[in-house]
Amino acid sequence: MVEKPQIPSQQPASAEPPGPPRSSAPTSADVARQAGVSRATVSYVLNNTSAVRISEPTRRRVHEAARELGYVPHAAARSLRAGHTRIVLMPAPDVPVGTLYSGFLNEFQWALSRFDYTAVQYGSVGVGGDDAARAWAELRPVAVLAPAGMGRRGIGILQRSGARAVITLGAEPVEGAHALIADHRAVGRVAAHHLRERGHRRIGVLMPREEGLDAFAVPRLAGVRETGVEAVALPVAYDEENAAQVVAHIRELGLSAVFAYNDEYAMLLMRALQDAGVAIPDDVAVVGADDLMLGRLLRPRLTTVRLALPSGQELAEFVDRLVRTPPAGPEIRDVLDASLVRRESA
Amino acid sequence: MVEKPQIPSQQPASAEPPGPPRSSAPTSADVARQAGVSRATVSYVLNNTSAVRISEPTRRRVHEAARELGYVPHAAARSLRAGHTRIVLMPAPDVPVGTLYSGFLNEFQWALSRFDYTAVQYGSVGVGGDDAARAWAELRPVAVLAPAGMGRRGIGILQRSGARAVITLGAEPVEGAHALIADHRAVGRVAAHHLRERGHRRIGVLMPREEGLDAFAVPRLAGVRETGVEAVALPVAYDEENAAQVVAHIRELGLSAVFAYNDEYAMLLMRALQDAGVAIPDDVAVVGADDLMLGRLLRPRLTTVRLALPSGQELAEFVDRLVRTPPAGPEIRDVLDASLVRRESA
DNA sequence: TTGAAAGCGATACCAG
DNA sequence: CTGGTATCGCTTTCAA
Repeated sequence: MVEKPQIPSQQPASAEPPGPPRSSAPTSADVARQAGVSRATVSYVLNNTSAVRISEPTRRRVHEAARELGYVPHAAARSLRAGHTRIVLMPAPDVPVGTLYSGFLNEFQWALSRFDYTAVQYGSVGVGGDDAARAWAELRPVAVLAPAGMGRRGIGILQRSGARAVITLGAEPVEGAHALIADHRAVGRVAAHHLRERGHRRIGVLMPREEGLDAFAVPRLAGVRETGVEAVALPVAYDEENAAQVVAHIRELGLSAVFAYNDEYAMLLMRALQDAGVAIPDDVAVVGADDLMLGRLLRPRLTTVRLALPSGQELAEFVDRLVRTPPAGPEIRDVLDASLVRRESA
Repeated sequence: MVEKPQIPSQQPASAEPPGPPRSSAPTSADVARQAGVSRATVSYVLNNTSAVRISEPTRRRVHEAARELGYVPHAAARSLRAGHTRIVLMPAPDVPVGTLYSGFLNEFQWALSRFDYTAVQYGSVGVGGDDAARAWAELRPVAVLAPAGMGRRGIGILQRSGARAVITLGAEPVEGAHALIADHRAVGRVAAHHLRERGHRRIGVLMPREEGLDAFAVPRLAGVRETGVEAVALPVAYDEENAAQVVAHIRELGLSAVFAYNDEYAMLLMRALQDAGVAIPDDVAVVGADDLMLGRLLRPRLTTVRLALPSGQELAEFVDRLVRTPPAGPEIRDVLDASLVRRESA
């Protein structure tokens, strides 16, 4: 690289006029200069440090200068110095997600911000397992909601990187981490229990072929089986043609009831059943899940399983407690509440 | 600092035995010590610095040590030194979002990671305007997808904080920033244009009362009006009772067609119309939007407006170009493509 | 080929 | 009450 001959003595006297225009953001040093104080003082004033008393006029000058320059503290520098961040990392959902979960996420983020945490959703797409864990660990989050797929190794990486709370989110706990259990077997159990009471002993269970839905569909099927009813898995794609085939299959097998995975698949199935002249619920009973509005609009009205998550506020408190006073052992919490909404279709 | 008398030869043979247990994460210095090299060498090896050649045995020792210690670089330190980050910040959606947008987000994040950016969704809930902008700026993102609500001031803050590309996402451009225009008027226009062709001159437009949906509903209504058809705004809540009232209103007004905001509201409306004995499309025609699967399941099948966004890949390239070679002026891009899907309901 | 050391920006000691 | 200054972990000249 060519040495550019510098003429150092020719610096203009005024604060920041011509010359190379400010390319990057102003630092606390700039604010200090502008206010005529030291960097330390700037820090004290801007952080309201109570251990030290700064005179009112000085405070004003500092605030003034900060405002004028448009000073914004540098998060990286701050957390480097502090030795920790207030970042709570969570996976951005990688499958289309219902209003239940996305509503919950928003509420949770908002609640975290009340506790002065910075909620960051990190894309989990495209990197798997330990690599993802390492990428996440680089941000040195104080807490992590780890996706289901992250194994013990990944958990360990996160913990060793300084995360005070690593919380897995999935069907079952991972050793060494706290766990929020969303046990979808409960969904199948509730649906099947109802059908069983109504006299059905052998039922079909829709299994969406859609990518990423197995994670929920398989446990729901298992839940159905736990109740003792005989369950026939019926793979189905979300289109009418395939639904018609499934209906044919249902008739061949002589099934008297179907648990449809969720309300949308229930709607698909009901349409196909009705188009085939099958009466609901008399010939075939149908149960959905999620309690979407559309279930109330179907005819017959859809019997469904309503799911509920804890409030974002509750979970934010949970995270905060884990961070502030880490318990001796892992804490396990069941979070998915399933209850039957009985209408007309079953 | 007190000089600690080191007895270099007495290092225990095993990796990391007694002494004060590692409380926090290992640093590159730890790796260097373990490998018996300098921190600089560690950096060279781990970053594959091409400007400098390191012997193969040394490389191996460094990698080994890093693996053993579970070393993960500290993102904050790295970007502090580098003077910039690779963070692309975008707002986490604050309203329940359809599969269209959430699918797009995932694709986009994945595509960004192919370009070696770190996509971070930042919760936008609970902080407004300039405060949000400041909070975002603390992370020193290299690019920002700014939510619609962020004004010129916020944009400026972000830019001065060093963001190389600030891209607004909304109905109209904000001065000084690049813009991705999602002009929802086009949706209303497409729907109304079709209805107009079919002879309707005066139509109802459903306006969801749901929080946060105005942002889309209002422009869609405006789009309808642009086509010259007379539009009557019909506020509606998402429940059957209210829908029935809206139907009564529709009959009083003698409207022959309704643009239902989206497919879900269209379904609600159709149910209410049919319950009231109104024939679709003969008495009242209905057009939805979003082209959800459920539209195909309704009877009559729902005529709707399909929306399309550019691919995540495309947009990631756009962002990358803006970051690498910032153009002289702002770039404006229309991203929302609306087209009619003609079925039976209108 | 490797090491020593400067510095990125903010904070918290300890003197003055 | 305010100002120097060491420090966090990492990269990158510059010297050896």
